[in-house]
Amino acid sequence: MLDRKFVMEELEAVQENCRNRGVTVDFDQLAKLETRRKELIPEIDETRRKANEVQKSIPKAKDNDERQKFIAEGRSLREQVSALEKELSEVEEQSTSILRFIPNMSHPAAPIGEDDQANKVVKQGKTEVPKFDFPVKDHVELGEELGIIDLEAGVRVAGNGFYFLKRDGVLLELALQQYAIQTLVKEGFTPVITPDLALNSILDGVGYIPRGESTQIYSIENQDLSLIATAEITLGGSLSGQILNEKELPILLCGVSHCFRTEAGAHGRSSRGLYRVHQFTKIEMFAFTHPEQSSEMLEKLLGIECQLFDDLGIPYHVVDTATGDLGGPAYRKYDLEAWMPGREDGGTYGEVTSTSNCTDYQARRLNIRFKKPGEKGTTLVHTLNGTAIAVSRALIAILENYQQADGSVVVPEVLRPWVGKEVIEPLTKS
RNA sequence: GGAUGGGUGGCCGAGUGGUCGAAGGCGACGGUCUUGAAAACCGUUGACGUUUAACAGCGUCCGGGGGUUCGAAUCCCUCCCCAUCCGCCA
Repeated sequence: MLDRKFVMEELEAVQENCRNRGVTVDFDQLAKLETRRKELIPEIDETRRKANEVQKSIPKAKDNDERQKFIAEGRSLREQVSALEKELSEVEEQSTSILRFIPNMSHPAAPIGEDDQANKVVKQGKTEVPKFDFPVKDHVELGEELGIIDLEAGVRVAGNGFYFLKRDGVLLELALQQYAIQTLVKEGFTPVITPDLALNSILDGVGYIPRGESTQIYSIENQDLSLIATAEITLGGSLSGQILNEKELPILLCGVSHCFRTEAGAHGRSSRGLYRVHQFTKIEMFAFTHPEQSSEMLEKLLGIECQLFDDLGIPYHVVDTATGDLGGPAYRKYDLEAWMPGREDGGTYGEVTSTSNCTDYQARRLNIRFKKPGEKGTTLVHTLNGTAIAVSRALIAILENYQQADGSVVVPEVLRPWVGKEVIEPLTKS
């Protein structure tokens, strides 16, 4: 959420930003509500002040008559206060519900455009796109032949969009987790295993909408909880309501969690196999920073993502995400798109990671601030998040890029310590 | 899930329904003293909103929400959380 005051003061810039982001907001209504809100607050304060004054005079009343008079006056003032407060809370609720739809402002350099078509490629990874002199298989075929991905069992047990990993698939997943965490710990991140569920108020603060028509979120019946779609939710929420010391910043966390997504309305679109699944494991980076550090931190997070995929030997490019594709909280976002040779016809780039600077947009709703020692007041922190490894998609990229003519798949060198072999061979039917 | 006891400022800890934003202590910060430090002494020490050019006011906040009352940290209801014991369980 943006700051109320900021929205009213910079109305034009906010409106333009909404246009760029493809979001329609009823600014007239918002302005009306905010005006009324600004009238009500001093009115309530003043009425309450009078009531307090009258109250204080009651014990000092000269006689019972005067006392009764004061009591009546006090009662009437309190009634006025509660009526005004009721109006204020209604006005505030309406105003907030509009405000919540206003997306974050956008970085001046972010490409302006409606959707991902406008995303700008800004960088290539170190690894070349592989040339195959044999018919390329996609990860679904490879995973089946290697006996490491069982989509059919997933369907039997939990329906479409679920899967089993088996044998070296399990080792690969664990290796990817180890690889990511080991790397991040060296970069100064504190590793964290978070809950896979979170309170709806936390989802809300981070910018996810827990319930409703087209929600991405699975919610738990009769409980105020949802399955998380990313550890961004739990990591961001972990410091909600806290006032940090400036000296503690930046705080770097890397979370391991499962991610659950309904993927409502996303069927059919390049979603074969593991690409769009309801559950996967993800290692997520999260940073709480000083406002002055956040731009630099975004580059750092991007740098780590690049290093992870360079060292995995996976070809990718980086895109600077266009305004219309930024979502609500992001001020700027970079996606890494890995080359997936088996995807669509002849291969295509598919998103494997994403890193965003959310500036103070999440911090405002989560109420995460910091304080400079010796100075009055508090300032909202900036929050950033970035995928280190989303296991399911990384798996696609590895299987498809590292496949060989005989149907085997070479294990990326950096993962070998945990997988324990150099090549994963197809199951031999005996 | 059952029983009991609790939730007060950065921490510990008082608090009779009315001048309590809240005693006292600790910590932190500033000062006096000292060559320097410690000790001692003095002072300052929450957040948010709002008014003001500023000084300074005003309002709200004692786990959350609701109620009683002219007035609630204090009484009532409810929810949450924590501790201990019991039950259950990986």
